[in-house]
Amino acid sequence: MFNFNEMKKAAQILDELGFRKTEIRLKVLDHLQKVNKAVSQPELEIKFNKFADRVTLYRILSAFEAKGIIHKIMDAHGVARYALCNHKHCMEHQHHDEHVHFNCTECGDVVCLDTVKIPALKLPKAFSSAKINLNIEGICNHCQK
Amino acid sequence: MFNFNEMKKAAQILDELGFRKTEIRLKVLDHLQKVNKAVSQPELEIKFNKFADRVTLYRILSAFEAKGIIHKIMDAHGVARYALCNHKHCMEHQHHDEHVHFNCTECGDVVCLDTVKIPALKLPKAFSSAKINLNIEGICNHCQK
DNA sequence: ATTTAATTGCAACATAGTTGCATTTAATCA
DNA sequence: TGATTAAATGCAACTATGTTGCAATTAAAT
Ligand SMILES: [Mn+2]
Ligand SMILES: [Mn+2]
Ligand SMILES: [Zn+2]
Ligand SMILES: [Zn+2]
Repeated sequence: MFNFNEMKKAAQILDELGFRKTEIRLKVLDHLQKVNKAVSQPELEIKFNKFADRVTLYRILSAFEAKGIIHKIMDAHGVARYALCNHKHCMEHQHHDEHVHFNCTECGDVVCLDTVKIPALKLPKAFSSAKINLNIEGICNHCQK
Repeated sequence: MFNFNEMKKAAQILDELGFRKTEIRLKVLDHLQKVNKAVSQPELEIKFNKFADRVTLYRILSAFEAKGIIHKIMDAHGVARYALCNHKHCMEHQHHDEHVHFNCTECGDVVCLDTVKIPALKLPKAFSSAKINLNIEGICNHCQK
């Protein structure tokens, strides 16, 4: 169901991308792989309570995004979240993230619904589309009934 | 093309909704009718330069939203924007806003593309959808070429 | 072991948004 | 018209997210 570069270990990925294998980076990447959700800096800050500075977390996420291993989305509350790219079309500075982002109003989780592609939309003449983000709010599978 | 309660005057609308006809509220509502775009508090603050306090603008927008004459959306940058509801299905605490929101990367404008309906999406079993927001970033009709 | 560029931590700042409370005022009424 | 009052506003203070500059630390190469 979930694969990311054949689920490589965090250390190997950092290596291949030319990142240093620092403890925080390893933890963040490992966490992203394990939870398989779109996580925010504030969430990471709580998760790794005071193990890393806020700014460091922001910079790690930006660095990962720039290398194309994660993608950034604005969630339904306007907070930036990052999730692993689990398809091979994501490359440095060139993401393909045209899937639905589901925001659970119960647990607060945000997940990429990679299987729910966004249908092509016919925009009015003279509008050109470059990027798209579809947030759905509702109850997720874990919180249902 | 654009109609809002048959394009009633701002004063009449405030009257009907039980709002006082204060100068700021008249200006904000009038502005929303004229520009027909999704506007943010920071934009209004600049537009009505120091004529109204920031907090007042936020409160006016919330009040209008609660009455169902405008709807709130988070734009592509995570900033709250409000636009007139131009269909009669919007009622107090019950909005129907299932259309595309277009964010122009040139001029920064955000507009409701009411004609571009969002197709029904088949979510995975056990996910239930309550609210949806689709932001498209690109070049708008005015900024094209 | 030394070197060095990458990474981190801290302080300071910016912007968006919220809350409490005292003051003002639009609308109602005497 | 003037008094009354609830609605609306303004101000201060606060929270949250996000950014930038710079000095200190450190992973990794030599
Ligand atoms: Mn995604
Ligand atoms: Mn809209
Ligand atoms: Zn949930
Ligand atoms: Zn434009």
